[in-house]
This record gives sequence, C-alpha cells and structure tokens, in this order.
Amino acid sequence: MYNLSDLIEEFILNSLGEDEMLNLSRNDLAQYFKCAPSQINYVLSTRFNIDRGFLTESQRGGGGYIRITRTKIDDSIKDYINNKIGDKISYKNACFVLEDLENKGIINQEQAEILSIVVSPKALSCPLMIEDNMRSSILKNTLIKIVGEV
Amino acid sequence: MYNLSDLIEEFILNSLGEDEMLNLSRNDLAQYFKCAPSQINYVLSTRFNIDRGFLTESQRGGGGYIRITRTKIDDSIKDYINNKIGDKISYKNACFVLEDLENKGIINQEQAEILSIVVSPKALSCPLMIEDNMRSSILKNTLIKIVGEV
DNA sequence: TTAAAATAAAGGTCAAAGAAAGTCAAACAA
DNA sequence: TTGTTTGACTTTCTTTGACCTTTATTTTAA
Repeated sequence: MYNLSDLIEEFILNSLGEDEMLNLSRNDLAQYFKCAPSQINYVLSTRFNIDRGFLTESQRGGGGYIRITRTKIDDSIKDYINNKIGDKISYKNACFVLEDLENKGIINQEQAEILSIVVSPKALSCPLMIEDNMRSSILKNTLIKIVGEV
Repeated sequence: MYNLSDLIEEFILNSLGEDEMLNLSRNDLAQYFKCAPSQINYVLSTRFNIDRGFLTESQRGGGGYIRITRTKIDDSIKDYINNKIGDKISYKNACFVLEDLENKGIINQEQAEILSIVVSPKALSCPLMIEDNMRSSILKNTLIKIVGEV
C-alpha cells in the first residue's frame, strides 16, 4: 500500500506543519521507523529537494542535526530562469538576464548588481574553456536559491 | 540538539557583548560548564579563530588568563580582505569570512547571504581541483569591488 | 637578606573515543 | 525497469583525559 518512504515523508510534512523550518535527528527518525539511517537520506533527496521546494542542511558529530527549510519558488519563475540561462552563458547575456529579472521585479537591484560583479570575467577568472559553464551554474543556482528564499 | 561547544560559544559571545576584548579563566569556564578544560581550547580554536574575526592570547601560571579580542581592520579593507582570503579558500572558511565582514559592517546582510550562496560547492560546481581557487577569486574580486576600494 | 629550589596555579597539546550524518552500491519490490 | 530498502564503510565534528609547559608564589639555605 504505502511504502516506508511515503510514510516518512508524511511524518516530516506533519512535523513541519505550517512552519518554515524543522530540525530533526536522522538517527532518531530512523529508529522511530525502524529503518536504516540512510533511508532518511533517500527520503530527503527524493522528497525534500529543491525541486519540491525544500532545502536541507545538516551538521555531523555530537549535537548533529538535519534541517529542512521550506522555500517558495514559483515553478514558472524557475522555468523562466532555467530557460533564459542555458548550460553556458556569456557575460553580456548574463547581464541582460539580470537586468530582465530586475525589471520584472523577481530580484532587486542590489542582487542584480552583486551578481553581475560575481559573473564578470575578472571575478571568475577561470579557464576560458569553462567560463561560460561556470557562469551559468553560479547564476542559475544562486538565482533559484535567492528567489526561493522566503 | 545543542552541543556544548555551541553553548560555550554563545556564553562567550554574550560576555563579550559589544566589547572589543574579554578576559576569562579557562578553568572557571570549564567548571561552570562541567567539562574538560581542553574543551574550552576546542571552542576557541574552532569558533574564535582568525577566520571568524577573533584573536586569542593567553598567559599561564598564577593569575593566568585567556584573552579574546575582536580583530580590527588596521589599514585598508582591501588588504584585510586579501589577507583573509588566500589563493584558495574552503566553503566553510568563506562563510566565516563573510560573517566576519558582516559583523564588522563592511558588507551588509544581503551581500553576505548572496555571496555565501554563490561560493557554495553546488553553485560553483566545478572540478574539485580548482574549486577553492575559484572561490577565492570570485570572493576577493567581488568583495573588493563592492567595498569600492582602489 | 636573598638567591635558589620547591610548589602551586594556570594554560597547552594531542590523541583516542564518541556521536552524528553522508555515500554508494547491492539487493529487493512493484 | 524504476523506485525502495539495507548495510558496510567514510567523513566530520565533539568530548574527554592523560600528560606537558610556563609562570607566579612560597619556602629554604647560605
């Protein structure tokens, strides 16, 4: 009927409730569900990933934890960003995209400004071979994260 | 959920307040937290180190003490930034540096936040070989431009 | 009286043990 | 074939304790 991962997902969603953020212990959860700790990671990576609107952070060692944070990112905006920025993007085009996003009110002026500095050839200063790829990766990841921030 | 080191860190930060310097006794602190004295050293070296903007000195023997000082920016901000960020920097240290710069009022919270996302391993997603170099380059160049020093 | 010696009072170091979480691939189930 | 479950192994961070070094204070002997 229901598989374990679905149950764990439901449990986590319930614990989260309307909250923005939830801290939990991987081992405790695993014990509660009598499963391997790595099962929790499986649930996190398949159900609480960025595509599903969640962000997870963690800390190892004594007092370690796993933190799940809700992000709200509009699918259409995400698609828009992904479409505008391919696997590679030149500095010029990157600036256009940033300007566009700013005009549309998706990011603010300060964000646009910093990001345009970040993706400038000088700041990147990496092998030309991969410069456009790096720019794309940095831009996409950062944009999606800051736009999703609540 | 909380570990001892975090509590001790918080306690020290509280004692420090807005001050620039704080003297404390390692043994007393250890007694207060019912922990091994060397735990205090652990907290100092992981939380009150140069990367995080602190300096610790000490004196042994009778009347010994540990002194924690917030580091100051003596000459130029640019030098400070360049010194803190070598040719390479790990993600963690990068975050510490950003936090320090924010604490010192050199950059604002939004700038610190965006930059910490920008230099995350995921956003950079480049060959491990050069990740720390790229991070350093992006950080230094961007920060220096933001700060606007020649 | 005073210089050396002994003792006490700090703090330092380092490695081992402990406490989490992460990874990855193999087995399994639908 | 795709998605789940499990477990062995790894990595990271924290805690503890045994032993070391430095400095200040006290005691002792010339």
